[in-house]
Amino acid sequence: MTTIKDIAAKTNLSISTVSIVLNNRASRIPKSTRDIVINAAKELNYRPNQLAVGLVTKRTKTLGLIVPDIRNNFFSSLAKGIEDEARNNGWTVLLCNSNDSHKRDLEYIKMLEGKGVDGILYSMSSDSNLKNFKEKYSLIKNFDIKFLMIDRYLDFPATFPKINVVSLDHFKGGYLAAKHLIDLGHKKIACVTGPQYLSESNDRLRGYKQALDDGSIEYDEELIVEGNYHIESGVSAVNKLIEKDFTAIFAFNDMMAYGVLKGLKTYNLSIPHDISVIGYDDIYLSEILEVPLTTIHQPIEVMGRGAAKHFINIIDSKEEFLDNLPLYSPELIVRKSTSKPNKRLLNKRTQVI
Amino acid sequence: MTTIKDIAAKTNLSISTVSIVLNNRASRIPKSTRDIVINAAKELNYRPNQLAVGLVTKRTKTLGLIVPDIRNNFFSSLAKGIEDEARNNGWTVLLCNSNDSHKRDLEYIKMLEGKGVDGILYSMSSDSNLKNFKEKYSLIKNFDIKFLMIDRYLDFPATFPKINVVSLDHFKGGYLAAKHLIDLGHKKIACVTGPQYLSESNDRLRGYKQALDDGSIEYDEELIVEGNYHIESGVSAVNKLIEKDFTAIFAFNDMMAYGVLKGLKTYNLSIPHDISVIGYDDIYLSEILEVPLTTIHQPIEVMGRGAAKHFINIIDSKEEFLDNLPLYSPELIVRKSTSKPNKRLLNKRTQVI
DNA sequence: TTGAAAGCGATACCAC
DNA sequence: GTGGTATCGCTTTCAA
Repeated sequence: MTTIKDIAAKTNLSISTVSIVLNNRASRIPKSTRDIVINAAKELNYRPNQLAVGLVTKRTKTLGLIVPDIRNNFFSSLAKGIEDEARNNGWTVLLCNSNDSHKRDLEYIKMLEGKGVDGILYSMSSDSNLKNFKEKYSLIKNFDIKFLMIDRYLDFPATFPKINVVSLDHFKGGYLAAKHLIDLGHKKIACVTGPQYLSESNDRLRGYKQALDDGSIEYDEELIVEGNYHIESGVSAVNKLIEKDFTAIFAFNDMMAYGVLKGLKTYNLSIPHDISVIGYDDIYLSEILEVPLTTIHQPIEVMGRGAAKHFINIIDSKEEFLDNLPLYSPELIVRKSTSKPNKRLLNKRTQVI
Repeated sequence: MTTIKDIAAKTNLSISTVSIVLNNRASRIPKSTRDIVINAAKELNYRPNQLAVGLVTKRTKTLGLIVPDIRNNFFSSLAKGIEDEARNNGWTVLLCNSNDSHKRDLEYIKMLEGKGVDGILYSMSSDSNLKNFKEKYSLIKNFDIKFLMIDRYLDFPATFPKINVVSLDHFKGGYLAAKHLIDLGHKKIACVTGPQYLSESNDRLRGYKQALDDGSIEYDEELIVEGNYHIESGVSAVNKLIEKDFTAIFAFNDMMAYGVLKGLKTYNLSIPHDISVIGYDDIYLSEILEVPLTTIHQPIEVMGRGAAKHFINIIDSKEEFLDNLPLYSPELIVRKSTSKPNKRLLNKRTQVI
């Protein structure tokens, strides 16, 4: 490995001069010596040792990314966007899978601090609540590491310190989904929500309620089932709902919608003829399902890019917060899993079961 | 941030002593002082600065992971396994997406070297060939970074230096898939392969040929179409094959199998009645498709774990190679997309089109 | 059993 | 304009 020292030796200049040139603080250095240094660096194939740089500058151009599970397409798309943008700016990303565990979040935060990351991008583990979130938060503040939450966060009380959050407009997403079903004529719309303390889930639910309200439909708590964003909870939601009176299901993510599809199948219900199903996320697989899933598309990768960009700006600016925090808009994608309600069949079903 | 110096100050011991204790080279240090140090460390919430450690030890306990695209479920499962195992051993993973570009592979390798990673886990970008692979390889060797390839690699000529490769037994996978179809009675089995220079694809093809051979079926090159592992190439493969005489299609990954399904649909062919389809990968979605896909399951995450484990062992041992290089066995998962061939319909189809 | 000092590879301040 | 030197936080001889 060639070091700055080697260049100094080769060029008969001091390491200070070499360092200055290589970092472009070379205003006062004449072009002639500059060229000498640069050529020598090129010739010796010099690449700075980032450990050494980080040690003295306290900056590593490294981001820690904590997501619940990278196998989830949502997070892998997010990670892709983040990593792409980071790389374009010469930054690097450490991948962490929390497995939705608060305890592991904590471990990762400590580990990332040890590695000297400049910032942590955090997507909340689903067993987070306000209490244990405070624990993480104070740890991070303690470390003086910049912090940005992506999409999954809590409904923070008004007293809570300001936090950087880059997110999708889930209220709008929830509204769009419910509105679509209502426009088709549905009045009994079941929901499979996310974990109740996640703000995104609550936002979607608020959007759903707003749409009901706008359509003069009464909100029926009986039709709301809490899920956990995994496919199985879509299946079990169907089992819980099956005896209730409904013509459509709004699953708060596509994975659960797949589960709903699967569950409905076990009752010999066909989609959308018997039941309309709408998802949320627009995972790329949703398009190629048997019944292509109507869903809410989210510009996940774009958001990842935007979040990384914004975060890097924050870190570079040394501010705690920057204006223009991006908020990304979801979009309704109508495919084949939703249609007008079928009243007759609904009655038949409720009688039969 | 508390440093080793703070501990030294607090305990009235020297930095050296503190360092020795904290690194468990403490044989000669009496338990009494040891406890003092350890308690002080705990009290001050000490965590070593890994940049400093790395700078002197030349070891960072950091792995670089280069995959084509983390959004691909195969790679996200792989990454999950690797990261899990790494973390369990106190290691950390830098995520890199090559976008299947050799040029980016090169950039990443340089960047990772700068970051001081101890090893690079590499899954080949699909525009790799022997020539440009050599370029990467010599770069890495130059850097004296340990190197392990996962699953995607080339058919190296015998003269090529030995390389660490952790992989699935794709020959077996190809064999299992073809054998299954042959056992059902198929004799005209089309293939949609992966890129031809990837050894995994060739291995599957060899397995397929072996199965044909064992079943005394002649190999027909006309039935082999090269794909690129993306869904669209499954669709276009169908278009290329449609006038040929075949009763089954073996797609070399599930994504292409989805494409095949989609393509077959456009010809009004039903699965498995008209054509049997078998995939490869067993993506979680394959189970919940309209026609659940018969496929070859691969223990991807397990392989990721095993690869990380093996690699860490190599790095720790300071050997170039270790025995017991793992080879993981794929497994046939029979679902609904394969059945006995339907001769009559086949004839009808070839006449009609 | 403990401590002093050198050194890892870079930056940055302050002289010259 | 250029160079000397302290420093970042830690490990590692080598003395004491």
